[in-house]
Parts: sequence; C-alpha cells; structure tokens
Amino acid sequence: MRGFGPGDSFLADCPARLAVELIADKWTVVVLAGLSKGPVRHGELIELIGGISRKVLTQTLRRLKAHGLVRRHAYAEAPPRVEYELTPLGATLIDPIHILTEWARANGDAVLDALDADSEPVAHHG
Amino acid sequence: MRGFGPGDSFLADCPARLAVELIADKWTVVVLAGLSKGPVRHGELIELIGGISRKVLTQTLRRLKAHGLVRRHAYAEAPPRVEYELTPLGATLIDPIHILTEWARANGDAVLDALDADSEPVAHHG
DNA sequence: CAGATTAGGTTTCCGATAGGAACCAGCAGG
DNA sequence: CCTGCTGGTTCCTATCGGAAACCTAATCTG
Repeated sequence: MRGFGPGDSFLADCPARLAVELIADKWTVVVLAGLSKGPVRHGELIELIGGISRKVLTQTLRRLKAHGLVRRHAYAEAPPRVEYELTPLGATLIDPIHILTEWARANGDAVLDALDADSEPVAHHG
Repeated sequence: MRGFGPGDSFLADCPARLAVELIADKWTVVVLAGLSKGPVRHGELIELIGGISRKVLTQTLRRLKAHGLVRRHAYAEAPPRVEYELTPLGATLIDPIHILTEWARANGDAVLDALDADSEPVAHHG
C-alpha cells in the first residue's frame, strides 16, 4: 500500500482537487476512453458508449472542452457532422484512465462478488 | 496516444463498466485517497477531505463497503468510535488512483487556464 | 440527578442534476 | 412540400448532494 504521504493530501483546496472532481464524473471517464482512438462523431459516441443520453453526452463534451481536454470540430455540411477529439492535454489523461480501466477489467468480478455477498446477509447458519 | 484498441472498448456491458461507474463518483476517489494511509475515523475523514457532508460521506463509505473496497469497524465505546480501512481489494485501487491524482497535480493549472480562456471568449482583438 | 459535550448517523428540506422523450434547425432527395 | 439524417435543446420527473437539526449513548461538570 503506497499511500499518499503527509503533504500529499490534495484533500484541501489545491487545483488537483478540482481536476479530480472534473474527471470523477459518471460519464467522463467513459467518454474520454471513447475518444482515445481519435476523432469520433457525436452519434458514434452515443452508440459506442451505450446508455448515455444525447443531452448528457453533449454536456460532458462541453465541460471537457471548457477544461481544455477536448476539441470540437463542426463541419459545415449537410447533414451536419461534428467530431470531437482529445487535445494534447486531454491525451495525457489516456494513460491514467487506461490504468484505471485495466483495474476495473481485472477486478470487476471481485466487486460483483462482494456486492453479491453483501446483499445476502441472510445468515442461514444451519 | 495509446488508445484502448478495438477489443478494448469496455463501453458495453462488461463488469469493468460497472466498476468504473462505481469509482467515477464525485467523492469516491477522494475518500479512497483519504483511506490510503490506513484506518481512519469518520470525523477524521470529514476534516481531512473538507467539503463533504456527513450524509454523503456515510453513503459513500457504505457503497464502498458493499462493493468490498472498504471495511467498517465500530468499537463499542463511548463516545462511539468507527474506523474505516481499505480491504485488500480496495488497496489495489490506490496505485491507479495515485496515478490519477498525480496527473491532477501536474495538470490542474493547465485545466484552470483552459477554463479561464474558455470563459472569456471576448475577442478584443484590437 | 440535570445539563453540556462528543461522535456517528439519520432525517428533513431545498436546489441542482441526470435521464427519457419529444421537439428544433438545416439541408438533400423524391 | 414532405421526409430523413444529425446534432442539439427543451420539458418533466426522479434522484442526489448539501446544510442543518435531531437522535443515541456515555462521559464529564456541577
């Protein structure tokens, strides 16, 4: 267990705290993962992610754009085409997110098992 | 840019998706970081984190407990004392989270700058 | 014994947010 | 003119987060 050390708290008012709260959103990690392979269209993300509504996807992308992690490129075509891609800053988040999702892939079942064990506290100890 | 590869999407219905949504909560990452150094009391977390309400902290800890990442230990004393600590499974999350917070520490200012530049689109280009 | 204090947790109220579905904008094709 | 495609927004509702008060239980003060 590495821990964060005494001066490492980041639990107060430093910008790191803000950055963590920025990406620790229900959809942000998934959206960034969806953008990790290159420019993707709005509709592609909708289908790729699965479960996110257009409204929330738009909001998430706008927030990421405002924070400099995502760039929006709207083509003046018909039907309209809008592509989103990671900025260089956003690209630096891919490795951390990749590590996180690797953890999730490796431990997702363990989490489900724990959830299972917890939801049946019916001690039939006989 | 590494990306996640074609079969790496995790964007569908795999357990990894659930695990990501579990930890991609506004407070979960901060709480886990607060637990990374060892057993901590409820009130200690409140002060350590700063900004979280008791209700939400309790909810977050309960959820983490249900998912097998945190263990709760209530001492039958007065005044009551309750300590929370990471389970072995929860401890495996510290490294990924550490990497994430390191990113936040390194790039927090860049994010703030982008936020700044975005919120003043007043092009006084003269 | 009555009252204040400590510590964890719950309840109540309120504002913010997510989710779903429908609707809007702009243009190509019939 | 109507339909369809695509991105985005609006409306309504359910849920969640935050603040503050209240609850329990024991210890200290008087």
